[in-house]
Amino acid sequence: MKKPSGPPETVTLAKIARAAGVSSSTVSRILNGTARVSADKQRAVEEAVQRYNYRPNVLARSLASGRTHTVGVLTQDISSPFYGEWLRGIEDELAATGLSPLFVSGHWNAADEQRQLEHLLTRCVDGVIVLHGLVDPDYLRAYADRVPVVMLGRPLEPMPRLVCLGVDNRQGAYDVTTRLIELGHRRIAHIAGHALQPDSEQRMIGYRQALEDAGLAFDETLIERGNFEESGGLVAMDRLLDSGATFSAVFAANDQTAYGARLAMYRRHIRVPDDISLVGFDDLPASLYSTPPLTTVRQPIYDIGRVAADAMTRLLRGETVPNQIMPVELIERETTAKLVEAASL
Amino acid sequence: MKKPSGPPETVTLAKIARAAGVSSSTVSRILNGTARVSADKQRAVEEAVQRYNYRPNVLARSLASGRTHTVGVLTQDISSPFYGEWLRGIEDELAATGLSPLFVSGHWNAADEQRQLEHLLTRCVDGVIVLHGLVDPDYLRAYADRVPVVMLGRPLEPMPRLVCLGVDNRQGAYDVTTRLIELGHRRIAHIAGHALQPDSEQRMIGYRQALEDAGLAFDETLIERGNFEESGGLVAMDRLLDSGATFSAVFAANDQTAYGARLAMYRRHIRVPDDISLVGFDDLPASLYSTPPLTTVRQPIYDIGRVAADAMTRLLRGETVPNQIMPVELIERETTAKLVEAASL
DNA sequence: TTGTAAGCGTTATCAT
DNA sequence: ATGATAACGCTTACAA
Repeated sequence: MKKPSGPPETVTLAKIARAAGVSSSTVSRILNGTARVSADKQRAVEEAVQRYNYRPNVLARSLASGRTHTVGVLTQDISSPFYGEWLRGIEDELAATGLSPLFVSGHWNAADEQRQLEHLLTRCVDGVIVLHGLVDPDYLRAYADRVPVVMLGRPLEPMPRLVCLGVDNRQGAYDVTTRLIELGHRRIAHIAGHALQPDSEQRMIGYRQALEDAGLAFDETLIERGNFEESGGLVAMDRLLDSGATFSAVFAANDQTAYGARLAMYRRHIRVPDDISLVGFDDLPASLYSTPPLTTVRQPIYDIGRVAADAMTRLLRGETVPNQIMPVELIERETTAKLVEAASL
Repeated sequence: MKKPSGPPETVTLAKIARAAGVSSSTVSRILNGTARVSADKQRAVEEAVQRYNYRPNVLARSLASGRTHTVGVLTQDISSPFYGEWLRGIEDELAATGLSPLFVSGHWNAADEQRQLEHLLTRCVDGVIVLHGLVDPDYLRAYADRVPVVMLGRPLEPMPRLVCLGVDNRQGAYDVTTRLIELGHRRIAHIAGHALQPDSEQRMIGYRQALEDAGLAFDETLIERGNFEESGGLVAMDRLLDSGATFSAVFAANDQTAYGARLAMYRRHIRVPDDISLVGFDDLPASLYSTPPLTTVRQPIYDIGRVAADAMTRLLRGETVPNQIMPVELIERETTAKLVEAASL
């Protein structure tokens, strides 16, 4: 491995060309494989590149070629365990294609998101992958007119260079709720996510559908709203418990919400799953290590990231990419148990 | 002939200049506040900028000025809860200074790290913040010769434009171990992190020092090595439990390791803290919601990120920035309890 | 195959 | 104060 040379003098294409006794276009061609070049010149150039430890200036390259080989990625929270998985998938797949990600955060704030999207444009990214968010759909459509967009977790009206990827939230919620019913639970509480958030809404719909199909009544008093984070799960669970409502199972809108709910129960010495069953949604890596390990609906977060990055590379190649809904899978671990009548609250 | 839905024509400085009836230098001056310009021209330019929705091209700007206002950030894992906090701190502080982060991952792999570091150079970043890592110190020193570097969590020999930030790992480990001893524990196991990792080594030293100061013998059989992740904690704890060694408390080298150890105990119906006390290190956000909430050593991860970004902006202003060791704080939550003789294994 | 030269969109150095 | 004009480092017709 070579080390960066001490002197800060910049080595340019021209310098390499001079050193190798060829023109700069020839060097450029060799570096980019743009055209065939005679073997001796090729060797001479490679030798000079080595000797001077030459590194092409990406800025200049991009300015001249009009392409940056960079894909903007608008996440919401750079430290979130959920978005982190998406980012990792995107990063890995992009790396395999020779593209570089440029990560920015929108903080679940439409204005921030829009500002970041503009920023990405000024950075001349070749395309943008958007993870959730609240930014105006019309703005996004106009945006997709300037640069290809892959949208994760948010269904948008189809457009030529705008592809949407997601999972079947409704089905996942339906499956896990149905499973709870199979275990004998009749009164199942639900801690929802943000109102207006599509994932949250779809999961609620799946939950209600499962109840209905089982001939169970939907009970408004069994619904609380969280914020997709632990804090919201904790508070919502407390409210549920304080309300005096009767239930033997809880469906949390996502795993983080479930963690919070779990703590609320721990505080009151309510055993999981002996007293109350608990399920989440997402299957975050941490859910494997929660106490007890969480029963949840697995969505292939990392893989979706990879698919998103792959969709982007296709878009950049000019291909047409269809929208895609990926399947989810019920993962039964240890927070669910058969209802024991006596244990019901 | 113009395509109705073709790519939007690019608005350039020159176009704005023409529209405003001034030279492009004047526009540039107004945009950058580089010099004073008459009010009427100022207004004319601003109007044109508005009308054409002009956005300066960062690439061209950087190429011409030699500065990108971009700071490379080499993390290890984009989805790690620990690094995530660092990144968030860096992102927030950088945003406040008008700098943009460029995140890349090294995956705890010296070769990857070096490749990414080279990549950052190629992207002409103004400076680089490195989070941990295994890359050769000599390489880093040479690197810091080309561009200012802020290193997090890894002590390096001082250099003019290389500043190292960290926490007092030894002290934190000492404090938490001492607290365990105060609670009556005499046989305290330790699940270490990676060998050769400075954090891991320092924490081990603090642990040993605490034992020694309390007149307790260091017992090799009470030491296992994890990998700073849940998986390693689980395996290490299993080995500890299988070894037949006697102990009533466990000091895990970091919180993630503690989560894994926690699961190992849950599987064997060992109660925490009733049967065995457990402590971690870091105080990840998730530790507040683990079951039970984890006693740990808090290091201000997010704040360190901010300090790192601040150090970088100072470096970029040409200031001299001293190395800094930040204090840690013992956070007693619910995984620690007084030793009850009968409960000792 | 190879070289020449005209950009790419800004900033910066000169004069004026 | 303002405007030419030369960089910045590279790609890419267009020639040869």
